[in-house]
Amino acid sequence: MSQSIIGKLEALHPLPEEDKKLLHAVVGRGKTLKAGDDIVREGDHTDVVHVIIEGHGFRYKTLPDGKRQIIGYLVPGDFCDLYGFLFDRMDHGMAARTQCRIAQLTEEHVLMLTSRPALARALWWSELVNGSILREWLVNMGRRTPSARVAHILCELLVRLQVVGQATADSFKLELSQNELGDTVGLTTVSVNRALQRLRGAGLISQSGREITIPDVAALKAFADFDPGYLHFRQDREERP
Amino acid sequence: MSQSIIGKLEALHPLPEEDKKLLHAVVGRGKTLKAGDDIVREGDHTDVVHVIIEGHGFRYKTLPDGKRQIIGYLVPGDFCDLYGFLFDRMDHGMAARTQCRIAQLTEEHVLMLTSRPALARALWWSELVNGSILREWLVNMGRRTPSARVAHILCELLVRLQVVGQATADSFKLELSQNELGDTVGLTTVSVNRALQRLRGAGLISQSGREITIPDVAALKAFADFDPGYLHFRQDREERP
DNA sequence: CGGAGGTTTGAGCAGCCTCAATGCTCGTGG
DNA sequence: CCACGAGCATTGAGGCTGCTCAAACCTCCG
Repeated sequence: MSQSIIGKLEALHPLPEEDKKLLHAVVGRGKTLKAGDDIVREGDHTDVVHVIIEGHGFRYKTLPDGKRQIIGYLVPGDFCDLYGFLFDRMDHGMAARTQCRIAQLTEEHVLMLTSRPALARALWWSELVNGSILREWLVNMGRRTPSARVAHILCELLVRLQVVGQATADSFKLELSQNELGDTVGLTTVSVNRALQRLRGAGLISQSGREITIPDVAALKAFADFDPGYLHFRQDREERP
Repeated sequence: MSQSIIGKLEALHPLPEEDKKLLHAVVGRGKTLKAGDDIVREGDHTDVVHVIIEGHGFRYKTLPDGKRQIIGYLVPGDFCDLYGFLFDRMDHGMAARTQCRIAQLTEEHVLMLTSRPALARALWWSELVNGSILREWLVNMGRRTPSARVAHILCELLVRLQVVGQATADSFKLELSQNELGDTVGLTTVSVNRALQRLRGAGLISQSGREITIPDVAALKAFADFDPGYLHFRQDREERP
């Protein structure tokens, strides 16, 4: 299913067939990491670019007192540290939260990809979108209620997973513990649990294990104040007049 | 004082003299905005790149209920929306918080600049640093106490303003109201006020109007858990063994 | 069967937010 | 020179709610 690495980029920018082939060839099969493994540790130097082929991960920072903040999710197609080799040390860590297949590209590989205009554009775009997501998360943590924060993340996951073919129109598998969800939105596990209960109580979501179903997507989006514009997907752009 | 637009970039990457000249020539004198003016509004389309020559601004998003979240500060030397013309609409607004001089570069101008390797590198670097700051802010809001949050922002401002020659070793002028500080770190004005009082009470800062003095910079940094690594300044890189 | 990791629940407290009023500072106009 | 107003800083009271601490339960999986 390494098809999904294309999905993420094509959602942002169309790619010629030969670019897709090049991408597959350069990325290859990748190496396998198991859930919980670090992809890159905080403070490490790295001179390769990691690409998620399969599986899910996240970026995080830890504080001296052991608290952790998750600062981004990694999905198939993500170039985790594009141009990150410019920095001599990583200012945050990245970890696999499910089993992952990950490619490690050298600078030459990256140059090969970015010499293709459409690919370069898609990668640029994806970097810009990463920044945009970060800004939206800031809004989420700073200015929304706990329930709305959790609802907002669920909306984002629904949309982002749809793009890589891992969600239906109204459901997806949440690959995160409530603890990790809390580390994402700045709440404790207990508060996340109660926020989810409120969402269930309001009929905005239903859960069976980690399978999340959203009976009325528009209602959840409204509740969460979720506007997918910040994800800058092509489909949104083309729907507009 | 348009010297400071160089300061910001040179703090990240050294520039040849001719690149600096080119930068000055392209940027020019810019146009003047008064405090409170919008540089770009949320949802606008823009096909120019705004560069802050002089003055301070911020990026923000507003919520349906009128709440506001500040998602970044703009200082002299910032290319506010580099490559932002790739997007068809801004997902956030930018406003001047003091009087500003602002240049508007066309795509050709930008191409002229990025065809110089050192400049391209410096601009890339500065984009990466913007992302890094965003991640640190996320940690700040999600996982630090109100006092530490405010202290952290003060540390960041001290360091960032030093780079553009607008702060001494231990003091700077805070160009933000307590309301704006609150919109930055996810607190109310009242809580910011009380956080500042605690910092003053602990002897970590002293204030005279909006002039902030930090008697013991190391102590404030320790209290705030501030590690300037995320700003990726050259000076930090070169100090390391 | 046992254990680990994750979810759920309860009680109690600290602290952030809301609401509201009072000062303070500085620039403007009389 | 002073009165005035706008914008910002500061203070107080009170309620809500997110956090802490702790325990129980549930679900896989070896």
